Amino acid sequence: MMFSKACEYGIRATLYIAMNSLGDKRVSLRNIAGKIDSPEAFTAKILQQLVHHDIIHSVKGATGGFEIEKHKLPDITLAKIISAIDGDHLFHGCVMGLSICADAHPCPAHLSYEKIRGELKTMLDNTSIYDLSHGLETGLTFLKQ
Amino acid sequence: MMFSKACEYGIRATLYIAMNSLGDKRVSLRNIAGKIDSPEAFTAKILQQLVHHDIIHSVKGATGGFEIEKHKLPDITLAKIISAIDGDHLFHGCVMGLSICADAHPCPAHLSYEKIRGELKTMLDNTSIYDLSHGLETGLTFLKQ
DNA sequence: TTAATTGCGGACATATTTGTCCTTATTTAA
DNA sequence: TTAAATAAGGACAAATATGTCCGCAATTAA
Repeated sequence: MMFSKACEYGIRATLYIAMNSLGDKRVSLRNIAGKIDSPEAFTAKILQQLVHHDIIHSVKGATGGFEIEKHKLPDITLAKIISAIDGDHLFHGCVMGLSICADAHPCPAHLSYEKIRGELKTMLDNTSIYDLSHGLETGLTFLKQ
Repeated sequence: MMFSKACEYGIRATLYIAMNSLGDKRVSLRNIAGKIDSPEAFTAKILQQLVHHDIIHSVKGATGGFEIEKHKLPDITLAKIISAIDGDHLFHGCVMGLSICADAHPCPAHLSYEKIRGELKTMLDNTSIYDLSHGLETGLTFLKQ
């Protein structure tokens, strides 16, 4: 896959939390892992990363859980989630792994690869959790099988 | 990075072998690893995969080494090298890791992701080792720093 | 035939990713 | 105050990717 497992779980989890935050509901780790079909303890680690990156918010104690402030939703893009979890090496570095590869000293595939990567980055920058939750609400798309 | 280390080495190695085959020179593992700056023993494993996939050809014994039949060069695409080494899961599967995700039952990011992936696939399908070696020969691009 | 050179392939070693377990701190409700 | 529910986080475990080592087989040249 293009992204790590951690990233896939992170995107699904953020989206599930977002859906619930739109309805002013806070959700627990157990609830999230159950609904997005991910390993619970591993998902906990990923949620912690997202909390540290200030993408989601957590509340401890009974009735605690995870939530996202509604006004943040349009600002949380796929690119931000991916950078928080996988780092931004997907958006940098040579296709062939050369340490020196730039417009002025390109590897053989540099030009065509940069074009695609730019388009990928644009797409991930322009796709927000708010956008994605819209399709889910209207039943056009799905989070589970 | 988008591809595995093995894949990066595989692309660099294939390209280096291609350059030499154009000059009717066979190259040894040691030579290849030295020139593309990759770990020798690990590169050996990758070259074996490429041999098994009939992408490169090997000759045992003294004066042996690796080569590519010239007429094959235009047919060896980046996509084929990547599939041989990493498999084709880059070109399949859901961005979010859902097992059921298709046009008829799409995950929230399905549509925009499929578009990018299609463009990536097209680029990798249309970029041959022959094309890439051209830039190297003319000094427009580089294989090493 | 012998020695040198090379690819092949199995076994092993290390690093990273993925995943689990358990204790602690925090909060709520009884 | 006590018990239950929750997130936080450290330590560990398993799986996968990356990398190394060594002996074997094939080929060539002396």
